[in-house]
Amino acid sequence: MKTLRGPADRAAVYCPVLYRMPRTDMTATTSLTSTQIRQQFIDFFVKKCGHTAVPSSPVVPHDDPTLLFANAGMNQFKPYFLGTEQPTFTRAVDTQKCIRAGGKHNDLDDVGKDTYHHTFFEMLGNWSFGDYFKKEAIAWAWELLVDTWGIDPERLHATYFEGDESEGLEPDLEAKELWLQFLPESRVHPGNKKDNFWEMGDTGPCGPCSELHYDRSPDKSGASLVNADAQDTVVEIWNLVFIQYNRQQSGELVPLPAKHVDTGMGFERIVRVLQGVDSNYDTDVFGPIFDAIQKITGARAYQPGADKEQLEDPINIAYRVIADHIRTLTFALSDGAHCTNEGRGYVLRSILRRAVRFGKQTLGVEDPFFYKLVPTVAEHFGDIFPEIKVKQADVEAELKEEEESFRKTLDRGIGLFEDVLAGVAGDAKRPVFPGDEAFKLHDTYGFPIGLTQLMAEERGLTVDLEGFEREMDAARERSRGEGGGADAKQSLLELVQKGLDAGWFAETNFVGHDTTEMPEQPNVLNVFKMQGEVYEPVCEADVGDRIALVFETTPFYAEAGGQVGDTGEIMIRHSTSPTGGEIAKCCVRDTIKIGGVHLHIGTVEEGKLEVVAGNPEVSASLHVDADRRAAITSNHTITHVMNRALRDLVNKDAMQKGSLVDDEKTRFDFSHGSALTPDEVGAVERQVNDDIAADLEVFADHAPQQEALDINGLRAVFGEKYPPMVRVVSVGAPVHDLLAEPDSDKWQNLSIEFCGGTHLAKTGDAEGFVIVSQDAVSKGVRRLTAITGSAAHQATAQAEALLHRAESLKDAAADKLADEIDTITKAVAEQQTPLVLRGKVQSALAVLSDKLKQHQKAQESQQGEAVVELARAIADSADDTVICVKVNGADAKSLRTAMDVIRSKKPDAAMMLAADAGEGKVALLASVPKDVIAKGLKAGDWVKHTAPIVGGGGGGRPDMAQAGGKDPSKIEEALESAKQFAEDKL
RNA sequence: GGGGCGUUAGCUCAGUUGGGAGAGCGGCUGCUUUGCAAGCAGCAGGUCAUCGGUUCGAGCCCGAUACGCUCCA
Repeated sequence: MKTLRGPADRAAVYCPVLYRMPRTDMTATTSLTSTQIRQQFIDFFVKKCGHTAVPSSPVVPHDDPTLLFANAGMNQFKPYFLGTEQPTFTRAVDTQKCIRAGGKHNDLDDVGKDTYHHTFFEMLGNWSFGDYFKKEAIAWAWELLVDTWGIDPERLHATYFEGDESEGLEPDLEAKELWLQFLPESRVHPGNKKDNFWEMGDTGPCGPCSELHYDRSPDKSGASLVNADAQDTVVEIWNLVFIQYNRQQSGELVPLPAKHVDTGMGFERIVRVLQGVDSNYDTDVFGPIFDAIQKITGARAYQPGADKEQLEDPINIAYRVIADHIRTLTFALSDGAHCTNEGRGYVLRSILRRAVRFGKQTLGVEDPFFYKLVPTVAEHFGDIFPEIKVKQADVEAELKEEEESFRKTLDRGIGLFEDVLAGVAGDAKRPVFPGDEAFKLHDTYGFPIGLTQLMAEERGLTVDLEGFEREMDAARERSRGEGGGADAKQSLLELVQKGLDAGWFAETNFVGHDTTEMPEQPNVLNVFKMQGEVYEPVCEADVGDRIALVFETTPFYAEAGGQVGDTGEIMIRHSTSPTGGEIAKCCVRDTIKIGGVHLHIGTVEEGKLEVVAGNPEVSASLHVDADRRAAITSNHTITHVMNRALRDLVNKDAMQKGSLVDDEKTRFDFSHGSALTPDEVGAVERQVNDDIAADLEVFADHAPQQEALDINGLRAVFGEKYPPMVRVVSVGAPVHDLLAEPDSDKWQNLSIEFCGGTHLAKTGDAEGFVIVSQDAVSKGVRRLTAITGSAAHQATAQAEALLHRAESLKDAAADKLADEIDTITKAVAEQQTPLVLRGKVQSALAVLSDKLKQHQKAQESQQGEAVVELARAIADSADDTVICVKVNGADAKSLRTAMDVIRSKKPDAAMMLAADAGEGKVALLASVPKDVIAKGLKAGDWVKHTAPIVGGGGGGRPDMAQAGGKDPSKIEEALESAKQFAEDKL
């Protein structure tokens, strides 16, 4: 058996920072720890022909919204396979963090039931990007398994692709032959498209694959179980994919320019095989987590093994579920995901809830416990994946909060369950909990159906599951949305890919840093036109057509790094056109960039585009909307200056979390635990305005990434991938000075960023700066929105005017206040108001509205007293049976007070009170004592008779009714009629 | 992306043919009593999320928006 030597022997390309686990030379296969196994895999390929060890990409793919989680090792290498990006190495080895939950591959419901399903796992892989192919991949796989790890070759089976006629694909006899060098024919099996043709998704790189299976059967009789999905007996341990096609959206398979190797070995599986245990969960990958669960929950110990008894034991299941799920949550949250109510965040939330449910139901844990497992995961995996140690405290806090909130949801659900039960219990001898109610608990209140069933069983009820499913199907049907939108972008992506491959065009030459105008000149042109939902290449387009144009050279900036794409106009001319000149005018509404190619998106405004791509007789002049660009540029440069000011004055660790720079504003998200105080906002504003006043020169230059990274004070966005040559934008110091003395403290307080955006020549060109709003984007992330230039001055002037207006109202008469306060409040809300001034205006308004309120109260009570006086007088002089009277000075509200007063003096009288409520409105109020109602006079009828006379209507209860009207001049007439109506009834 | 539910006092929430904005806890004042979440009396506190519509009249009905919860993709 070969052994690997110590670290000193590692190949030069090996990057020791990434994998710093100590390695001990192995003596026997069974004594290897999982950490050693992972390390040996990497060392094998690093040592073997110079593979580069690459860190795992984040398990949460922030730049690919179509993918919920990294679910295969190849995710981060996809651009290399497609040829859209060039790797700096042709061979790589890594262990990739993967999550399979939600989406198409959803293993969530299986986790816990068996020995090998996980929502989180590691995928070990070795990679060739247009370098070695089948021969080497197969030979090395064999060497590692058999020679290095000492696996019994008689237990190994290989598979190869048998071909597929419908796709026109031949059997992969090359792979078969290669395997036959190591294995007898009886252990080399053909496999169909499902098992042996690997595709990542509906589109993208793909190809035939060859798998290695390990036969665990005692007598090595597992041949028939290869590809039979009997993972306990014959374990699929390694999948070697030979990537040679790209699957188009049309379904067509297009051969790739270069052939690649993509292998995947499930880490947890190989550990199980090498450690010789019956279950992935019996390895030391999970052991420490089980120990922690036992310690924290006080449950009895986990029972290892793969017998039916151990697999089905509820407590064992709970252990496996919780251990799997804490890994998933810890890794996902460490990579920046959050528990939310949609998309991947929702998947994570469901996983957390599943774990908590097992903890609560099966292990009987009554307080939040899940987060307490994070330290164990961090301790166990933190050396290989340092991010989980960095984020440990945040992850714990979020998990704790989530579990608390879920426990609240459960408590609410239990209450609702009881309510339903109270309505059902007496209904039948064998009571059934209604399916629609169970569904409502699930759908609206998030109360799991499993819990409903459990609680129902405890009370001797059954749940109508069929009804539940019916409702579920109906809901699914309802929520089936229209879709679309993503198709257009996808089609552009494929067109660009195809265009690059076919040489229609290359990466666009962007000249917009220096100019916004490009005069008429020959410029290779391609036209894509929106046909239905997707773009297609065309040679002509008419007025109104939605198009995307590609040029060799352009001044249009394409959306990137938070800066929006340019808009503008494009004129196309054709030297052979009958008029000898302009043939079309296009309006550009947005510019986007795919694989370095700028796409000018817009419509044909005039003329007709008739173009053969690359025709030298065609010329184009491109005009960026320069005013808009100038505003964007100003906002972008000031974003950099503000970023630095935030670090200096608010939080030195503030990290940029995203930004949006357009012509109206800059919106900047950054990590910071709490809201900025008004003082902090003011300080940042002053600092930025000082920098504008200092009129600092802005420098931009390209530099090698490695050198630039050393500059003291440099900000790079975390998680962003940068090319070998980066553009450095520096405010206040020339880039070559920075590179000459990277360590100097002089740069510490400058704004230095990697950025491809457009920038001002001098900060003074921004003219001014104010922060107009602050929000919380998510936990720990704040958002500031700011404006620059004349917009900033205008906003300040307007806000100051409003402040003066508010302050001048200090001594104003109270009756004028209401309208003024309303006007100012609305103005502040509608226009962009500097945050600092907004606070001042609002506090001035608060004082005013307080005063107004006092005044209104006083007025009301004064009016109330007057009405009470009047009512007493009315009562004293009134009739005992029917009172119909107008109460002067009363309104709808005080009329009720009057009624109470009169009724206390004349309890037996039916009464109709009327008032002129102002603004041409009449209020009527009727009250009828019980014994009078018995005689046939109902208050509701009474007002219905009376109200139309004053031009209104009304209604109410027999004892009390209310009405309104619009004609105060008819009040007397109405009361007369009311009296008549009442007396007729009595 | 599409459904369901919610938003009422500082907090937890009631509020049905559309016709008096409420309870409990908390706060304040006073009394009583000296202890354990005390008792009694009183008071303050609300643009019923926002905007629009229907109506004589909207917390309640209709539409839009915002925010939250929740399910599905």
